[in-house]
Amino acid sequence: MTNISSDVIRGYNDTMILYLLRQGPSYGYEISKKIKELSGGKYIIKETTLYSAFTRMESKELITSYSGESESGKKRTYYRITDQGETYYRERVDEWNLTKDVIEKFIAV
Amino acid sequence: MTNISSDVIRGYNDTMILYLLRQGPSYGYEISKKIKELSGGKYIIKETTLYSAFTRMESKELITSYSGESESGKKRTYYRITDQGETYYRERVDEWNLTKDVIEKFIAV
DNA sequence: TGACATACTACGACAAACGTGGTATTTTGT
DNA sequence: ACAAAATACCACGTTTGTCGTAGTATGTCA
Repeated sequence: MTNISSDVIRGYNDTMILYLLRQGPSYGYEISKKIKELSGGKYIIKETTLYSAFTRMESKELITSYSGESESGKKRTYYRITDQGETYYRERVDEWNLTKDVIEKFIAV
Repeated sequence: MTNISSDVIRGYNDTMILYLLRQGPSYGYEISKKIKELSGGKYIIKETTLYSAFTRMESKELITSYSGESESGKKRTYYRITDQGETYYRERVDEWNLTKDVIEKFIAV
């Protein structure tokens, strides 16, 4: 089976994470599980990719972080989307629609 | 207007070039014009990106090159797709269909 | 004559994603 | 009771595609 290479989905990791954070604050491990589930197991984000995306997006103020705890008391870092992140997400959605149309012109029938 | 960023189309430059080479041998300048035309001006590949893609694909044996001349006698390097390039192109098409489905799950309605 | 199109190349920089390896706690299976 | 797996995260250095800048050289047209 053909797999999804990182070069192809590159540029959409941030969008996928923001999509999930729009549903409420979350943390690394949960996000990675959700990406796997929602993609039907077709895409599994690498941990390093995920955490470096968090750092990058926080420095761009697309998300903010705060410390929390799981039910059992384990520490977690939660992330929440900002207004700027919302705006950025919508721009990526618009861009996706453009990009999709362009790429499809180069996909043979 | 939202523009297409390179990070988003990244990973599809090779596919676009191969799509055009499937229609017959071509060269840098022509390929870049055709990408611009086919995309309706929405995507303009940078020269350096294009020529480095040629080098990369030739080393991977997805394409081969030969010297030719324009009507006016100017030298040109033509590129032709190989059988391996054909196979690679079809794999990218399959991958695109998968990727498209995955990304759309993260695009809010 | 000088701008513009054609046709390409060299060189270094950058940023996203990756590979590897590590820490530490909690839950589950036998 | 003990091991294995799952949870939760981080540091560090590398790779790769794309890009910015700059340069060479010829042809065309006003």
